Amino acid sequence: MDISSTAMIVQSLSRAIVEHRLQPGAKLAEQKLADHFGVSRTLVRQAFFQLSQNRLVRMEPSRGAFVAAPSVEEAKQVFAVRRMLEIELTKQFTQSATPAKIKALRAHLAKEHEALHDQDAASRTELLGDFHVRMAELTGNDVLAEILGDLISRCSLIALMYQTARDAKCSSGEHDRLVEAIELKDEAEAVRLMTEHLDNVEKSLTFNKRQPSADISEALR
Amino acid sequence: MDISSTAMIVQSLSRAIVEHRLQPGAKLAEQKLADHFGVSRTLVRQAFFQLSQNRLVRMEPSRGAFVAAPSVEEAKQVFAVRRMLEIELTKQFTQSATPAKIKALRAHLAKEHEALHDQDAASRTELLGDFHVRMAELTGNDVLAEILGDLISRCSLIALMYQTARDAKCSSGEHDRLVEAIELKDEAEAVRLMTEHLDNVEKSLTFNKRQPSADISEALR
DNA sequence: TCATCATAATTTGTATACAATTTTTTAAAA
DNA sequence: TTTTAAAAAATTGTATACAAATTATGATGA
Repeated sequence: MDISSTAMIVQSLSRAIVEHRLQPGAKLAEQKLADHFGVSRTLVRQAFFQLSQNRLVRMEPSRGAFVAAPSVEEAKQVFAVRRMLEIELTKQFTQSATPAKIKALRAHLAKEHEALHDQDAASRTELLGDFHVRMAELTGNDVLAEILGDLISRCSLIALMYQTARDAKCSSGEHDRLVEAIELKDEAEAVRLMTEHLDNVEKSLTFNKRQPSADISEALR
Repeated sequence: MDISSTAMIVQSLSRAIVEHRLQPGAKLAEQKLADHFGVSRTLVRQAFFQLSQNRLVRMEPSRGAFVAAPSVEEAKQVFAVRRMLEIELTKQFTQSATPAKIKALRAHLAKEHEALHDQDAASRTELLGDFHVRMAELTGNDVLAEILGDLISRCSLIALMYQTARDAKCSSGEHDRLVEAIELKDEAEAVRLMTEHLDNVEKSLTFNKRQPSADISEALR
């Protein structure tokens, strides 16, 4: 039940990276982080090794760990894989959609709508990503959900800014329409909407605005 | 250029797990492995954290690390994701196939054929998996190639035995026919062959024969 | 001022030490 | 003989120590 120290550090760093409180390319000094978490470097190091595996952190020999800074090329590849998975996911979900599953999805949409009024960009972005993971979970494929979750984290890292409130509203509206098409069992339309949605998300990530904090302690609060 | 100690341990354990020299569920004692590799437990531990991320190793709090033992359900999900990715990959590869790419794929097939005569089941299995990764690399999507590589490792782990020489021959023949369809730009046929191939691979993994070694030192040679 | 190099300070990589937990062993009781 | 309990041994989780590498500092000369 209680989460291990290393897992806690992984989670904390993950969120900070995905939510852009830590800038892509930022140095992750071991001692500084160890002090912040009140543990020894050992645990921070273990977290780095885990995070380097899902590409949120890059480790350079003898030089330490850095927040990953994916190239535009890598970003495009991540989105290409998302398309492969999510178009098929949309088909399968539409085909196997039950009232209960659609209800679960609508419950998530309700949370999204609520978050739109908040000013907390981080939780907005998180919920928008979770919609896709939730779809995968509802089809019963946890492996898919997990892989999709990783890819979506990478997408967020790729974005050099928080989504604006307007983008988020847009995205959420697209989720709404997608669920409607699914409910009508209109597979072709559902696929079309998902494809369009992913295109829009990819586009919205190409320009950047907000400047992340340079100070690690502040970033991790 | 020189691979770090931890990375070396990760690679060595990975191969031992994927090639079934270490049994699914086997205990991975830190000190024993540290002695084997001639390093301290610190490095072995770091390797565990990395390997737990791509699901080749499972860590239980206070009880240590074990070779993962995926359930049948998980196995099915892994294969479902492979299908999503590889059917689309087959389409894209067929559409964008150039003589150079086909030549590269054929070069790989030649290696497969050669390996069929060897008695080394491990390198046979590895080459058969690499064919799929190679296809992804040749489309230029390294992210896809990497994810596919992980999934294929998990598939190998799922298999409770080495593929028999006969299975391998079968699989390699299916690769041959797939490349022929690609060369003819027959997308529908290529997709059909890939789907069938993945079905066969999944089926071939359901029954088990060989008994892995119980001794870690021996397994790692 | 700028570049270069030697030296000092920091930081990383690895091993070791030690407390906490789990597993094994041993012995007693049913 | 089987079960249970206590003690011993082994193993994990974390911190610390120390060598090796990198980065920062500062002096020297152009």
